[in-house]
Amino acid sequence: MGDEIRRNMALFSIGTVIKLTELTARQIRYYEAHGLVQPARTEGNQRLFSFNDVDRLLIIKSYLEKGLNMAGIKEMLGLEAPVTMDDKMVAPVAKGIRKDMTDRELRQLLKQQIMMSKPGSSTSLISGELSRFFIN
DNA sequence: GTTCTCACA
DNA sequence: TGTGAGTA
Repeated sequence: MGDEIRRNMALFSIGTVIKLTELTARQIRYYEAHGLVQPARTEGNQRLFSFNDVDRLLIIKSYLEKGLNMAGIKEMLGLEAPVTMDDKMVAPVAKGIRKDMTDRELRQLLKQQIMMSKPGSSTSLISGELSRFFIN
């Protein structure tokens, strides 16, 4: 339960998410416009991404690298997409990959960011922000 | 300096 | 998707 709070709590700026996911701000905003992620907003209307959003973005990225298009990604995330015959065979596999790989990939990726970040650099902030998720 | 929206190449 | 304009 507490874990769910953390995943929905941590709020990252789009800049942080860019470094974490290696996606461009354009892409991130584009995916948001398509409902792939629903980041919160600050009073200044700036996006605040939760751990779930970053996770979702990484999933999207992995699908993108597998050659899926927006429509395919939307289906994978269960946003739209009436499940077709072909999807019935692919979807379960994709979901299996998501649970096994993504969690590991995300943790590994974030861990890398923390390990590679140097004090004083712009990434040191990320270390401080993310470190707490590994000190549990 | 960073992010936001919108528009155009 | 990228990039520039004009803001907040």
